[in-house]
Amino acid sequence: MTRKHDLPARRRSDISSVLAARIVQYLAAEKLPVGTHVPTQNLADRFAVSRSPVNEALELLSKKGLVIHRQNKGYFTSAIAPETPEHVGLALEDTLSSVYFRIAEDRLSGRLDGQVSENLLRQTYDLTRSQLNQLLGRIAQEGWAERRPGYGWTFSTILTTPEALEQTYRLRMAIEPAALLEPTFQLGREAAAQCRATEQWFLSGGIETASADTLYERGVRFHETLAAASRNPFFLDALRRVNRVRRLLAYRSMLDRQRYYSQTREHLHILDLLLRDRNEEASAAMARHLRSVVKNLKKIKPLLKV
Amino acid sequence: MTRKHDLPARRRSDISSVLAARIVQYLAAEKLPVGTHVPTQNLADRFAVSRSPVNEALELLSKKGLVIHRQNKGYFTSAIAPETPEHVGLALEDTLSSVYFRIAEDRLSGRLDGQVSENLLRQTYDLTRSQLNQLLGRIAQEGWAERRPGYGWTFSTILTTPEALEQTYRLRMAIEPAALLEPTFQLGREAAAQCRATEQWFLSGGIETASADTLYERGVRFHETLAAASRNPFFLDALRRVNRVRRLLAYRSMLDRQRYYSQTREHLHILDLLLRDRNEEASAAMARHLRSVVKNLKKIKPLLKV
DNA sequence: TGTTGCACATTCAAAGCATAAAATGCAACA
DNA sequence: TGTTGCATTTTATGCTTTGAATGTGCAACA
Repeated sequence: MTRKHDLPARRRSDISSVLAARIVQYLAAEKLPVGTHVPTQNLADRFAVSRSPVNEALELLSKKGLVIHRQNKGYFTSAIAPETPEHVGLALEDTLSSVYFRIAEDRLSGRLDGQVSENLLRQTYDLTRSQLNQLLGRIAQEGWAERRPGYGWTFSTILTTPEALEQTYRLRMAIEPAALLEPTFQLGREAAAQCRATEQWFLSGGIETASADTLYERGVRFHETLAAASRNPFFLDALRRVNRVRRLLAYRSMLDRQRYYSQTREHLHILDLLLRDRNEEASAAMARHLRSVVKNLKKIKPLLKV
Repeated sequence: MTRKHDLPARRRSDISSVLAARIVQYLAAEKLPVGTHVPTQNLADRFAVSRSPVNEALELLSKKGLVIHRQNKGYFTSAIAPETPEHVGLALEDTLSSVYFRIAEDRLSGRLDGQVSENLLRQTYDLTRSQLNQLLGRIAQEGWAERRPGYGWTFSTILTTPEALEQTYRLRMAIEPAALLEPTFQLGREAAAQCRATEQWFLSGGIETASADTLYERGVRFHETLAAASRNPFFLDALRRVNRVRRLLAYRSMLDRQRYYSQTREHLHILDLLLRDRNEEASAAMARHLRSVVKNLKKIKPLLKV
């Protein structure tokens, strides 16, 4: 009798746990007084899901004491209000993403062959068929693997080419300054303020204490917020795409934290110019900013070697 | 007894028929003398498949008299050499692509709701599960639909927004002139020659006789060839992506054929400059070219209304 | 020596059932 | 009146079997 038959059917993707993490995030951001009623439908609307998973998520949170349940009255905020979901052991990331990064690492380190069959991948990473399809679809669209005409997949050389990281910046140098000059460009006050707050938090110590992931995310968010403000979805889209691939290439370049100080100051400068509607100057500053990042990358090139 | 049980299992995607079409293309391009031996392994290598589907494809072609089979000797070119696969009833496009375009049309015309379940799509377009997954994956990556957190999918407004077409051009105006200025830019002689030949064929009558699809393809190929010559895969990738969406938006704008004459002349001008290594000027010409295309689009705006 | 032709191995898609997760309707309650 | 709590319906995925399409090794042949 094979092992598979003894196991229960694998659980399908469950949004309630991710939802719980997002609810924690939401409660932390809103800073509601203790004992505030949190209506189920309200949350359901906010996260574009139905009440069922919201209920499950709230039940999970009530077990952890983050909300309090009263029969026939619903859920209420408690005195415990963690700053981040991670503090109470909740992950915002779904399981598939972690496999995605494992595949990327295995490929970068050469543990994974240039040509693989789907069965091999399913066994290696313990995936169901649709999970694998989702993953491969994503990877294929990001351009670092493609299905062969018959069976199997080939990984492209994008990830293993040394100049790939610089090439992502060169595309960004074409896109991002142009985005700021789009006629429809309009940066919302709120988004700008939030960007500025984040940058300032980083300047005042965050750079030293934050995790590499957080540092990367913050950079991405700044640049993608500006691209989104262009109100041209194709700009944002192109940037998002290149950033996802860059993430796979960039993690080794984050060892040197000094350069983040000048980066952050440049970000703030660009924000200032945009808020005063000096988009031409902001665009030029953005071009300079990206150029200087590339220049710094070249300096630390020895670090980038595997 | 339901209908389903009476039907045989649906055939899976079969590369041999598409392969046959590509072989016809290849034979037409090579212009081999009648009676030339066409080794199976040779074709298999060229198209990165095994000998099995190549054999099937050749058998198909031999039934149509395009190649001649001799026992224990293999296949040989015959006197019949059609110019295009379409002339002998072979399609280069797979079945899924046609469904893809049907979905896009149905969405554009409003026949398809903004929110749909997968079951509905499977029934409407008669798709298997993995076919639907493939399609939705593709559509999602192109950004005009996304899966809702729970069940179902929502179509984004990209396709139905009137300014979307212009926005695709605005991204191209950022990307394409920059691509010509990449330090690694190098346009192969052969690719350039082929581009030029195509453009000249269009000038000398092709514009009037070619199908709308062919006209669109030719434009895409010209621009993507130049982007590829930048040797920066991210430029090519970004352009390809925006072009795929543009195809869905553009077909109504192809009613007016007059403007293709100036477009073609501009293409040739850009090629000339690039061949003389005057990339700066070529880049400026490309920017002008794209600007003028947008301007012409605005002129024929009434045509674009649904 | 290189290619064909064929048999056999491998790989993956299709179909259908069972079932978990999410959406929804409705009575009970505050 | 609006919300909760629960039951029911809808939706999509996991698992398995089956078989077709593709890949590959080897003897026969030119």
